Amino acid sequence: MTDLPAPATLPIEAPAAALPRRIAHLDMDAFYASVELLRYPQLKGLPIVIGGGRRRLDEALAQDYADVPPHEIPVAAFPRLADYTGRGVITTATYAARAFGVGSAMGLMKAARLCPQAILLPVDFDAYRRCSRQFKAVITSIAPVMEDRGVDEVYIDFTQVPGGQREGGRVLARLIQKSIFEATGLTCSIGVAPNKLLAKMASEFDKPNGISVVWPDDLGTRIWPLACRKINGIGPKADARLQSHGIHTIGDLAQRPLAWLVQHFGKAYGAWLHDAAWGRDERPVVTESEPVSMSRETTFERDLHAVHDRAELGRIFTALCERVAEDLQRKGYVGRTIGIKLRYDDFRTATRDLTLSEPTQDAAVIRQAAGQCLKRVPLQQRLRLLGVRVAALEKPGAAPVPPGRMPAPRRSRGTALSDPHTVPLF
DNA sequence: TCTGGGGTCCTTTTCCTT
DNA sequence: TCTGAAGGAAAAGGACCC
Repeated sequence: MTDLPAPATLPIEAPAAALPRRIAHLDMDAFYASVELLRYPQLKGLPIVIGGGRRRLDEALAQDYADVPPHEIPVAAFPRLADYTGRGVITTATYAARAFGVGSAMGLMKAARLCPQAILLPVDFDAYRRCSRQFKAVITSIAPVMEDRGVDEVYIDFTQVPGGQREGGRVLARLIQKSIFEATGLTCSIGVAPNKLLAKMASEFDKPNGISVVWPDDLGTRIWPLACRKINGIGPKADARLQSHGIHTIGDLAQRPLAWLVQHFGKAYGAWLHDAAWGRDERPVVTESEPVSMSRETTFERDLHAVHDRAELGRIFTALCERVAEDLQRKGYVGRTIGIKLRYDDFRTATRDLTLSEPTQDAAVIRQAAGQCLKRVPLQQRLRLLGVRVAALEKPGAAPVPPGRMPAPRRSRGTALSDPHTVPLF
């Protein structure tokens, strides 16, 4: 507290006008594919699949055409899905590819049978991140209260932005859309509504390159007819449970009494479902947040066995620890909880973690703790994935999380080497 | 022929302390 | 020393999202 003299008079200032909340959700249209098409416009209209595992079919392309501008590389030179062998899934596919039944999350081998002629491009996250930074900079230069929701979408609080109330936000949305297109050549869809929940749904109403404005009065006509699955937060599991009770649309959901929802879905989730169905959502647009955890994981080219492939697994495990440590160091964090994740050949997953007395960003310390975790998990079955995670992050200089009590050094549960199901490893 | 990688948040279970 | 309850923290798993 500084000792400023009390002002002689209160500053004359109109009370903040009680403007209606206008929240926008902006979603870039087919982001990855659109970024690739900026680079390779000659591929426009062709079936393209982005994704893949570790086999880089584009390496030959990069070598043979190193001196050719990307937009002049002949279409025939691009790798085809038919040439791909190995693991991996599709991250995204263009509409021309989807016409063949190919879609996100599909295994590449299956996709290759459906559409062998599709062009396969590797995921170029650096390029998408660069574009992402670019369009977000455009947004914050116009409307500064922006919440990052991933590489291709954001929430924006229009409420206090000059012009943000005109036509319910449509005018400002149009300005942002136009500015992003001029700066990047990319299109986006925007929904503006009284809150994040409705804005998110609204941004899907008119894709691509559309704007939708939703008012509180639109609930019954534009929201209730939609499937429950359209609510951000109702996934496949919750949807199946709702369906089993005959609840298909958001309107069906809104008709169920709060008490009934709480009884069937629990106190927190039940109450949330009720609010969501009635379009209620008070969450603010959050402009800054700290990461909670960092992790690295990898799916092997073939399933590995803890004993037979011990050396290879050991190398991968160490490399993952090193990569997480690098991430922590680069971003300036230390973490106290070290965890592992593994996925068996039957796709079951197991996780173990361990909280240290001191936070770390050191690869060797992480490796040591992760090794302890690994001893607590059954390992006679083949593995397809291994991951390493560091959580309970803090900034090294910052005061440690207020310890109500020092974390008791805990004896590991599950019991290490004495467990008959556990084989010693690494 | 299967099914990526990086996250967040929530619930339940387990363990520890009082 | 045992027993049981209560509450907190850590661990484990799962749902969901991009």
